[in-house]
Amino acid sequence: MNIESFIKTENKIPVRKKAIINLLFTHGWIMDKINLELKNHDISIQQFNVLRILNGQKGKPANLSTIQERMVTKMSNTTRLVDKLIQKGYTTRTICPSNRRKVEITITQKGTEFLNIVSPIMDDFENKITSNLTEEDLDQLNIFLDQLRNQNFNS
Amino acid sequence: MNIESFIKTENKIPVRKKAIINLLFTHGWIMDKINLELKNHDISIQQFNVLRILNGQKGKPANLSTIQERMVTKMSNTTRLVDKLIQKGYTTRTICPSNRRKVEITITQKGTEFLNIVSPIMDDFENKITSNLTEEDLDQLNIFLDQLRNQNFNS
DNA sequence: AAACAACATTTGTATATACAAATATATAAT
DNA sequence: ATTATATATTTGTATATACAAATGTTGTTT
Repeated sequence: MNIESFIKTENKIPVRKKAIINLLFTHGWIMDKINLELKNHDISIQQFNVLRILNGQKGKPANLSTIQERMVTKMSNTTRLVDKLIQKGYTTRTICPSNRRKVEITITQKGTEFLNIVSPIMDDFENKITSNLTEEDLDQLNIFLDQLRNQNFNS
Repeated sequence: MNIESFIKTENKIPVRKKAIINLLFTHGWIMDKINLELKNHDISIQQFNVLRILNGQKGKPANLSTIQERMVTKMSNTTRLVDKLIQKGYTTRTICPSNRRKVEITITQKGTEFLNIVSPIMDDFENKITSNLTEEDLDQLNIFLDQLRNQNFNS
């Protein structure tokens, strides 16, 4: 079902407007599915993303600001995401010795084990959700999205 | 800046995973900009979307479920979105005479006037945000997104 | 017609997010 | 050295969203 079938307006939608609506709509669609998948494992997509970022550090801790840069959430909420992960025993937080303003977040053994269980599930999910498109299509989609964001946007 | 520059992981990300991350990331990027734009007019994107849907009705009222179908939000929150719009005087809500379970939402004169001011601003915004891509690119992007959602997704 | 199921919406509530202000530390300027 | 400024994170709070249960109405079964 294409995006126009949802919007159901008589007048033709300009392609630029349609693309934005389509992006936001598809995001919502994907999020619904992802949340459904992750709910079984009692974790939110944002918490999962933090764990993935920490795992990518290969043992090295990450500062809060480093985590924040790689996500689309605000600083203050990144703090609280980490709070949740600490509660679950998946990460630790210590004050950075070289700069006591900073904070070092590290994934724990338990966090790594959790990721090892959930990551394959998410991988399958991601493969399934994109199965209608070829790898070439997806390469092109990635290029489009990168281009979209690649703007000196001053307003 | 492409998506891999943000994620900054040493190991190569599979294109299917990258596409999903890119979509979610781009969504966040766009939302930040849209909210910045709409904040001046004291309205949220979701409220704005409801107004757009109602405006597309050409005077005819819309049931709550009709609005909900065309959006990515839950029923219960659609009720509250309409609450907000009523508070602002942009819509009315009356019980449907033919089926008293249903409810009829209509855009008011004030709501229409508001849309007439804000819609052109959003149009400009949407043109600007997509200006790095040609219309052909965007057609293709829309096709990809439609295909992505076009699945018998049973899990 | 009474009882029950289905439908459309609303309410309650817990969690998530956005925005502003506060805290604590480090760096720079006088 | 003291004051001011910048940096990194946290806290407070209002708004938004998700999920489950409740309400009121209609349609269906016995």
